[in-house]
Amino acid sequence: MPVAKPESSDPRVIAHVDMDCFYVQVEQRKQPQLRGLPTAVVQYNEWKGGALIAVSYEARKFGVKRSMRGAEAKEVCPQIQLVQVPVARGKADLNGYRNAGSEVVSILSRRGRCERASIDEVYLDLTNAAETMLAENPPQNLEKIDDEALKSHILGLNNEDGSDVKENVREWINRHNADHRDKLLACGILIVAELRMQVLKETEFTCSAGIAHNKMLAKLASGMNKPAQQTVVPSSSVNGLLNTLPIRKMKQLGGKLGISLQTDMGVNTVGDLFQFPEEKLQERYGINTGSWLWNIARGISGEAVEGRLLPKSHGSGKTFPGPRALKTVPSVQHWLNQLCEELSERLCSDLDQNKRMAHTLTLHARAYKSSDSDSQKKFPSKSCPLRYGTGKIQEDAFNLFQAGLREYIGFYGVKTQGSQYSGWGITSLSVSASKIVPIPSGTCSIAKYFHGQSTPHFSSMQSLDNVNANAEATLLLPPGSECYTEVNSPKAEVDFPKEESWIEDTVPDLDLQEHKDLSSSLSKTQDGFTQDISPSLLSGTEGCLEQNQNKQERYITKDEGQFKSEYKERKGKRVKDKGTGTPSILELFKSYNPHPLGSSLSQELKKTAQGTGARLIIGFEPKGHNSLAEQNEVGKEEKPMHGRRSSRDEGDGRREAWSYNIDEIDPTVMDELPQEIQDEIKAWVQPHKWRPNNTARRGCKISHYFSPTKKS
DNA sequence: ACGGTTTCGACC
DNA sequence: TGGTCGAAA
Repeated sequence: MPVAKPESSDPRVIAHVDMDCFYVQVEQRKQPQLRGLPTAVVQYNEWKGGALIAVSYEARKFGVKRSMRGAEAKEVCPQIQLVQVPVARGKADLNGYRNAGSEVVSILSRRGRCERASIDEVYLDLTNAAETMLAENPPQNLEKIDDEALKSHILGLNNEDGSDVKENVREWINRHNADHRDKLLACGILIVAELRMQVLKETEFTCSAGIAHNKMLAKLASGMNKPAQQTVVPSSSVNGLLNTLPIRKMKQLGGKLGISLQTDMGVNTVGDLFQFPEEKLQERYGINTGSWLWNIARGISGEAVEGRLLPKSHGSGKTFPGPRALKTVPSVQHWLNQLCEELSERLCSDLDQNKRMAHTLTLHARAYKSSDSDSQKKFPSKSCPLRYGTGKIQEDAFNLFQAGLREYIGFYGVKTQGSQYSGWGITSLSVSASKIVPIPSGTCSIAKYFHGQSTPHFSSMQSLDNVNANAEATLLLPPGSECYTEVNSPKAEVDFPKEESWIEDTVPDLDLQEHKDLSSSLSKTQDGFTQDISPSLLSGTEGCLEQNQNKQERYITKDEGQFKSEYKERKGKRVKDKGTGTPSILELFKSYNPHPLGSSLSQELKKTAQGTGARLIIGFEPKGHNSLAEQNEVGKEEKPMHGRRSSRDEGDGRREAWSYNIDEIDPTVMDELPQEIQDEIKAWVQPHKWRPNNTARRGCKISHYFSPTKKS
């Protein structure tokens, strides 16, 4: 709910910039022959020509509207050009638009604090720039004002018929007797006009903008004159603007609150709202919302422009409307894999480009249950710590789904056999990654990995001082871990029918694949346990783009003793690059591997990590890793696995992890650590200087919780 | 069958 | 305080 924020008395200059039919513009830039033609971007062409998600202004003249179907658009505008949203992995791929949005943001952020409000909208706080301009080069002295600025719409500026509009604007901007607020806005006009011209020049995109003293008014204004125009809201025109404005047009009042205002309070315009005493509004809507309403009725909004150029989360989702609902676990897993693949890719880009890592994975779904009293029950969202690596994300997301499904279907519907109707359907699925924090680069950086930015499961890793220098590298497994192999893995409590129609059409050789995966997983599993996993771990041959580890190979755990002895066998083996890729500590970070669904590991960590040194703790998947390239070569992609793996292990999050002496880390990997971390490590190993293959580093171990990954 | 995202406040 | 949910854009 909206919360009242007192607006400081110091006037701000806020702009809201809104790209004009952005997706259309992106497509028109790709295909310039579409420029000037009635065009719409459409997604999913199969049903009635797909849904329009962006409509060019040329097409709007024909009455084409967003959320028409492509077919309807053709009816009212037969010559309309329908461009499909790119599709990847069977779903809409918005990356092109995201990236185009980034181009714009990078330009718009030049003159002041910039908040990326959506894929095609930003807020700018231009107060400082405006104040500076006012002090150094006030518009009053300008004899030449850019035409783009002169085309501004200034609310309340009465353009008597016959008067030269641009000349009026020039006068308004140049006014000597204007108050400070208007002078600031005049500077805002010039700055925004220039920014918009830069956007056009550098990206070929047009945008519209609103310029006002707060975000609310700026947003309101940006939509008033489109496309490719800007609108200014001087303080003196606020009341006139708001008085007759339908209440639902206000940001935050487009939904239930706005409806309630209308139906419960008889408020249809902001002017109506203005009449209400603050107390009355608070009575009805609570202190905060009441005050907020009272304020916005007066054009008062203290919301700050957050300096945020990057999204706070990433998500990938898809709907499966009506008859396309997913009715089997394997089909859900198939789509989950697609979504996770996209998510993982975006997380990797974010890591590469922005040096940030997400720490929480969340699964959302919508479902219906046909025959049940509480068929309106919502499918529960579930989240867990996010581990980097496509395969891991897929695995964890699937576990989250299964956990959610069991909760959703409840005690009944436990078991269905064969291809009979399972009684439920998934109508939308999405995975998202949140809690994105920068990977630290300051001093004490490693400690920060544990304390500052890591998710709570790290909280038990109090400090590196507690790590036992003398302890054998210790396998960190919860005591109760069992050894699951594919053949003896416990059946899920909910046994789902074998997939019928849909999945077999889509994934023809699923069964074959399944058996293949099974056999290979067994041998790989063996490999994973008996061969040096560390080389592949540390060699950097795996990366976050790599993925699709077979599901069967996950959650295969061994008991602690087994692990320890196997580790000892391996101990002393040189950690070595396999030669298939460049060692990269960054790749390790990318696969940073927090505990997935529980905290037993971190507790274990606490127990075993006592002493002075640090150690590198590596969670891994005991299996071979096929690089993406390899997989592509084989022409194989991940296949759903028919829900045959254990679901028992969900939730307790057992997982393999290794603690390494620093000696066992491929020293070349060190080179790629951030300098600060290198320095830290060097400090630890004092008095010995860091050198490759240094063996005299007793008691000095890096501590972190990595996982194996592959490098693309 | 208004799609895919993203953010934010409420609530527990 | 964090997870989950719903509203809103």
